[in-house]
Amino acid sequence: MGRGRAPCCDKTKVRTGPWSPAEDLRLMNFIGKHGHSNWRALPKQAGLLRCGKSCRLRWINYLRPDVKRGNFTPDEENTIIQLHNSIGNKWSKIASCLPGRTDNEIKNVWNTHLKKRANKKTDDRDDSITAAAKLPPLSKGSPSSSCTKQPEAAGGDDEDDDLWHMLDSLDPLQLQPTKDGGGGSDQLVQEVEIGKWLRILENELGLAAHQPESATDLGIYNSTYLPNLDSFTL
DNA sequence: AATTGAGACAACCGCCTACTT
DNA sequence: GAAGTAGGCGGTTGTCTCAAT
Repeated sequence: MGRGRAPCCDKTKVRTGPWSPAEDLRLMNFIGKHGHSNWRALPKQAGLLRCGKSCRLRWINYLRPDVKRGNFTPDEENTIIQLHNSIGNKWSKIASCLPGRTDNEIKNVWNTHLKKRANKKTDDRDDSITAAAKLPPLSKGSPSSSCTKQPEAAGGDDEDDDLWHMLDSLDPLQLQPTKDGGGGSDQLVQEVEIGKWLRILENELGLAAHQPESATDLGIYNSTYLPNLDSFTL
């Protein structure tokens, strides 16, 4: 097919670059309340100066409650390598076999270090054994069929614009989880960082007192992701 | 302490496909 | 069936961090 490509949005009227905490929270709140049936209309309805595609990407790759952060386990890495050997750069297919991982994240991990590792293995491997031959056969059905869709997050109240502006002024780089970092407890560290970040947002929005409701509704305070939140002070 | 290069990752771009009109 | 629209996907880029020098 391939029609003439229509611009997805007016680039002069949308924000680009890193997302601020306020934008994140606004997007989460909106999707929690209304879902995301129409990405193109979503930014306007949510009061975001973002392209619909950008919102979708942000939600899928970062804000979705079921997104797993932190380092890939050896098992996950092996799965990626095996699947890549079998189906190539089908990142969304590979992601569908790794619950909580996004295609973008897998693509990044592959391009940064798994590719090198895979190449090295291939070099070392006996010629008579191909990578594909070692793989269990993939089912013909869509890999995504084995994946569970997370329920949409819900809840949250509209906030005063002043608060959003105030949050917009926060430096996202200071609030984002530490990158990479190294060390065996990276995942825990990142979870903790996310928890701190959310606590900042709550405090700024005056939601802290209502955390039980907002936490449940947003689905992002799942203890899996935010352990021992109460032990942190800001 | 300052510089620099590589690694890591979030975000953007552009194409393709599916769905709707 | 053709044209238009929206979502999804993969490739690429920009920028930040950190280790090495």
